[in-house]
Amino acid sequence: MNTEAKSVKNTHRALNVPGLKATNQRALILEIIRRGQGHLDADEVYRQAREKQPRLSLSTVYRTLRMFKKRGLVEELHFDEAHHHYEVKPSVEHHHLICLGCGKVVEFECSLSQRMREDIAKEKDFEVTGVEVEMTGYCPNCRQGRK
Amino acid sequence: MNTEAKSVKNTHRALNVPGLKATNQRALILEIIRRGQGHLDADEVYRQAREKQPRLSLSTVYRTLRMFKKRGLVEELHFDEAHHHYEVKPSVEHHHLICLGCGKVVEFECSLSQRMREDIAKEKDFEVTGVEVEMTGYCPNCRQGRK
DNA sequence: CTCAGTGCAAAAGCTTTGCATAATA
DNA sequence: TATTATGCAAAGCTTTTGCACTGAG
Repeated sequence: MNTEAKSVKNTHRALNVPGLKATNQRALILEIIRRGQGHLDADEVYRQAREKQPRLSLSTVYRTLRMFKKRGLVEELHFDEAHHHYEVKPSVEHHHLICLGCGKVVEFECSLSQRMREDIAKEKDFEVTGVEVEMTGYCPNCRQGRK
Repeated sequence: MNTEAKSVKNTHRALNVPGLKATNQRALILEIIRRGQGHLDADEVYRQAREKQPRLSLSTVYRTLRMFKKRGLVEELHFDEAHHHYEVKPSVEHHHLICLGCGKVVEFECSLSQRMREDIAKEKDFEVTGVEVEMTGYCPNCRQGRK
């Protein structure tokens, strides 16, 4: 069995939860989001998925993404656009730096965000459940082009 | 002249830029975003604006918001939703804490974000032009209700 | 066998656009 | 008067939903 098939099988197993059916569609979609290094939106997931399962429908993609999000399998990101992007839930909290020139998304970790979180929770008396930091700017390449 | 009329007149003046027409619609829309303590989306701006100018159209709201954004008069925020929210460009950089219970938006400032920005710019060799921190959680009221 | 999941098509938001009319500079 | 902006209606995109059918457990 090749690596890819193995990976899909593992994914299948990950979805094997009581009260939830592990379908090929779901395994494939989760697999694609996992591999999708960049951050995919629903339509990109759909296009990639159709290469393997040509009959898969866009509504299944949307329904599945919503379900994954609700179950905490994936995270929904809000960039400067009209639609959402998805990534598998990261084990280590990380944030995003987006190049305004080429759209590249770079991830980064930052210990300061934990301190920020504690500070604000105390200051505003909130129970803070999530922190998302998004920076925009220009990558070395695009900075070059702009000069 | 009452306070409100004065404010609208000042707003009018702010829009008086070469190559741009200072219309009543624009002055009103900017005024509403200014007053809108919470963070308004296009439809809320529209509804409030119609109270003063019943013939104003939703497309004017959208066109105006886009123009304001391009000119740097307002900032577009991306919460956990399918549409955008707007606020007048803040003089001091601040961030947002959103209650998942009632949707309330609380602003906060945080000196740590500056350090974070410098750290990441150096680490990733980016020219960073913007930082947005968004936290989600539960306010004192809603935390109560959940127990 | 049963019920959750799927595909398809249709609908529902939010946002943009074309065009004739109105208003500003 | 010469543009630029507006209103209206229509179209565009992303996302959701209804329903009959399929397939996993």
